[in-house]
Amino acid sequence: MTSRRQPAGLNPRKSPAQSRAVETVAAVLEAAARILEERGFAGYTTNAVAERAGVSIGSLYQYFPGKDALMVALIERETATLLADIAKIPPGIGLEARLGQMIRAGVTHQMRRPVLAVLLDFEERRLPLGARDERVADQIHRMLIDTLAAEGLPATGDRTVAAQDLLAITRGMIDAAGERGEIDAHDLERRVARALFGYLGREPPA
Amino acid sequence: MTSRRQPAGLNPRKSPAQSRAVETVAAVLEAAARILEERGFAGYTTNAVAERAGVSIGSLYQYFPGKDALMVALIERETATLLADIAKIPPGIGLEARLGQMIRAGVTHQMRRPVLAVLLDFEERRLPLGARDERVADQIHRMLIDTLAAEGLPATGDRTVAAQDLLAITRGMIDAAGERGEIDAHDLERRVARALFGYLGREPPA
DNA sequence: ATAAGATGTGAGCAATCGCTCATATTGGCT
DNA sequence: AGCCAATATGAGCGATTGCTCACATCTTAT
Repeated sequence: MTSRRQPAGLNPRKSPAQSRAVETVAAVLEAAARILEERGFAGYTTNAVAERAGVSIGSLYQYFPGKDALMVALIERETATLLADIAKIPPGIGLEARLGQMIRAGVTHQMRRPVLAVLLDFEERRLPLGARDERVADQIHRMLIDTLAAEGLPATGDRTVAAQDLLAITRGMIDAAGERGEIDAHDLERRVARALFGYLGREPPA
Repeated sequence: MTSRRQPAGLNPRKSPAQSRAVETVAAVLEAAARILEERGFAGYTTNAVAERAGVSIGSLYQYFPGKDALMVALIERETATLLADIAKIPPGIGLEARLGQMIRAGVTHQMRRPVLAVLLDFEERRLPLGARDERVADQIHRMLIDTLAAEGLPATGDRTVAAQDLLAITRGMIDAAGERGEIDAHDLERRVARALFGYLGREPPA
C-alpha cells in the first residue's frame, strides 16, 4: 500500500523511510549487475541478488514484481545514459558529425561495463517489453533513419534496411571489442566509422 | 548394467544395435534444436529434449555426459557445414572472390536455421570449449587473416584486428537479418559485401 | 536355446528455483 | 508515550531441474 500523505510518484522531499527504499532498490539493481557480470545468467537468481545486495529476498519482491521486472529495470538503468546522449545530438550538423557522435555514444556505453552491456543486449530481445517501453534499438534506429534522410542516403536501396545495417554493424563491432577487452575507445571509434561510412560509400572523416 | 559404451560417432559398419544408437543420438540433437528454436533457453531442459526426441531421459544421458555436452554436440553439428564450406574455398583467387564466398557461406548457414544460429552463437562464448581453438569464430578468423595477408591488407593498422572487425561486421549483420526474418539471401550478401569492402577501402564487386 | 553384452526405460532423488506471507523492526506523528 | 503505516525479514512452499540407477528389453554370438 502506498502512503496516503504522498501522492504516487517521485517526491523530491525524501523522508528517511523513503530514502531507505531508494537505497534498497539501488543496491538490488547494482547487485544484479555485478552477478550478471561475474557469473552470467547461470548465477542470476533472485536469492543470489538479494543476498549480494545485503537485503532480504522479501525486500527484493517488495520493489520488483518478478525476476523479469528486475531485469527490465536494470536494462532501463543501464541504457538511460546512452539514450540521453543520443537524444541530445543536434540535428543539422551533417552526416559525419551526427554519425560520429552516435558512434562515440555507443562506444562509451559499451566500454563502461562491457560484459553487462552484451548480456542486457541479449535479454532485451527476449523480454516481453511492453509497447510502452520501447526497445533501445528501435529508438536509435529511428534516429539513424532521420540522419540518412537528411542526406538523401542511401542513393539506392531501402533506407530502413540501411539504418538496420548500420546499427547491426555498430553493435557487432562494439560487442566483439568488448568481449576481447579492448580499451582504446578512440581507435574503436575510428574503425566503426570506417565501416559505417564505407557501407554508405562515403569517405570517413579524418 | 551398461558396459563399454561407444561414444557418439559414425561407424561404417553398422549393426542393428549400433544403427539404433546413431538414430537415438540424431533424434536427441534434432529435438534439442527444435526446442531451442521454439522455446529458447527457457524451454531447453534435458527432460523436454528427451521427450521430444521420443526417447527416455536415461538414453539421453547414455550418449551425453551432461546438459552442456549436448549443447556442444549440437553446436558442432550445426557448424560442420559452415566450416567445411569455408575450408574448401581455394586460395589464390583474389580478395573479392574469397571474401564473397565466405560471405555466401555465412549467409547460407544463417538462413538455414536463423533462430538456432543466433542462440548457438551466443552459447559458444559461454561454454568451456574456449580452451582449445575449436571455436568456429577462431577458425574463420584465421582464414580471414590469410586472405588479408595475401593482398597486403590493411594498408595501415593491425591485420588481426581488421580480421576481427570483418568477422564482427558479418556476424552482426547476419544475425540481425535473421532476427528480422529476412529471406533474400542475395540482397543480404550484397549488403554485407558492401560493408566489408567499404571497411577495407575497396570497391565492392559488381 | 541360451547366455552375455548392448541398449532403453522412467520413477524418483537431491538440489535449486521463484516467490509468499506471517512476523519483526523502523520511523514519523501527535 | 503510544499508535500506525512503511519497510524489512527469512523460513519455507510448491514447482522444476539435472541426473541416477535398478531394471527391462533387444541384439549378437555360441
